[in-house]
Amino acid sequence: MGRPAKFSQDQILDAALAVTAEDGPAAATIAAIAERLGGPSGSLYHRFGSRDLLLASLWLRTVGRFQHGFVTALKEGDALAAALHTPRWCRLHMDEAAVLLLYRRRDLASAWPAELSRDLEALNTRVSDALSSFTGVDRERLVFATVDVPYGAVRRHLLERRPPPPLVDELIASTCRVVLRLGGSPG
Amino acid sequence: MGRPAKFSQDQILDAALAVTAEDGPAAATIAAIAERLGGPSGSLYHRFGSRDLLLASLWLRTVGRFQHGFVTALKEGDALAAALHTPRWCRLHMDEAAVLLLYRRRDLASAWPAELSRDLEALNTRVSDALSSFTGVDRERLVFATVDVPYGAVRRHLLERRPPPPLVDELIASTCRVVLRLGGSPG
DNA sequence: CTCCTTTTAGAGGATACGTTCTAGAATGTT
DNA sequence: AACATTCTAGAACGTATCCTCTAAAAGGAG
Repeated sequence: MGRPAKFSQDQILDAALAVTAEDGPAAATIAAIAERLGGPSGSLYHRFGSRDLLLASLWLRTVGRFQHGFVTALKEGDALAAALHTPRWCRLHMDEAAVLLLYRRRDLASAWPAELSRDLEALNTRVSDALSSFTGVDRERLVFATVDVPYGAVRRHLLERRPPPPLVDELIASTCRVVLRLGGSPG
Repeated sequence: MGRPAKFSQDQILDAALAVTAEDGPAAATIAAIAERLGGPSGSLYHRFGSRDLLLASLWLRTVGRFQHGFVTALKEGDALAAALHTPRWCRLHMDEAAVLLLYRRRDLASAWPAELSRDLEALNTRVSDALSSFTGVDRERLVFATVDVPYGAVRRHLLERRPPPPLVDELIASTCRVVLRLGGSPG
C-alpha cells in the first residue's frame, strides 16, 4: 500500500483552520499552513491539488459539522433548539465557528472548485429542505429567528475570541418566542 | 499652489470601496484600485503612504458615516430608531454597508497604522459613550437589540446584494420591544 | 518668463505566494 | 531481495503585489 501518511487530511485541515481562525483567510497561505502543520508544502499539494481545493474542503467540513445539529433540531420541529444550536456549538468549537461566521466562502476559496460544487449544493439543499419541513411559520420569520439572530448574537463574542455568555441564549430564546409566537414567558 | 489634483482623497476611497464591495478585501490591490480610479498607482501612494493607510482610511470614513445616525438616535433616547438605522442605512449605502458588515478591520488593513489609532479610538469612544448615555437598560441587552440583531437581520441580504425587505424592520422592531421591554403590540 | 511646489505617470525592484518538480523515505507485494 | 506505490521533503520557478524612484505635467509666486 505504500508509505503510510504522516499527515492525515483532517490534520492538514486542522492546521488550515487554526491559521485561518487566528489571522484570517489572507494569512492562510500554503507556507503558513505547512509550517503550522510541521510538514512540507509538497504534502499539502499531494492531498489537495491546490490551495482553493484545500480551503474549500475546510469550508465543506466546517459547514457540514455545524449544520448537523441545526438540521436535526429543525426536523424534529424544535425551532428553539435550532436557534440555540448556534451559541452552543460556538462554545464547543470556537475556531470553526469563527471561520464559518466571520468569513465568506469566497474569502477562503476565491474560485470554488468545480469538483466540489456538488458537495456544496448538497449542503445547501439539506438546510433548505429542513427549513421547508418546518411548516406553520413564514419562512422569512423562521430564518430570522433561527439563523440571523443567533448569528448576530454570537458574532461580537467570536471576534473577541471568547465564548458567548449565557445571556445570549436567553435573548435568542426570547426573540424566538416572539417572532415565532411560540408562547412561554417573555424576557 | 502647484499642480491641481486630478483625483481627490474621496475619489480614491470611492474606487477602493467599489473594488472591495465587489470582490472582497483581497481583490482591493493597489493596481485594482488604480485601474478602477482611472489613474496611476503613484497617485495613491502620493495621497496615502501605503495600502494599509488607504484601506484604513476607507474603514474610518465608512464607520464614521454609519455611526452618525446611530449615535444620534441613541443620544435622543430612541433605541428603536437606533436599531432601525442599520437596515435603513443599508438600503441607502449598499456598498459601504457591505464593506462595513461583511468584513473585519484586519481583513482590510492587516496592520492598523499607528497614525490612525487615535481616530479609531475616537470612533469607538463615540459609540461607547452613546450606549452608556442610554440608562435604564442593561448594556448587553441594549447592544443585542440595537446592534447584533439588526446586523444579523441585514447580513444575508447584503451578501446577495439586494436591499433588506421591509419585513426586516418589523422583525427588528418586535425584537427591540421584547428585549428592551418597551411596550407596544407584539408582532 | 523663470523658479517652486504639487501632482500625475508609470517603469522597476524586492518580496511573497502558489505551484511544480525532483529526490528520497517507508511500506506492501511478488 | 527487488519492485511498485504512496507519501514526505524542500528546492526552484513564474507570477503578482506592494512600494520606490525618476521624469514630466500643471499651475502659482516673484
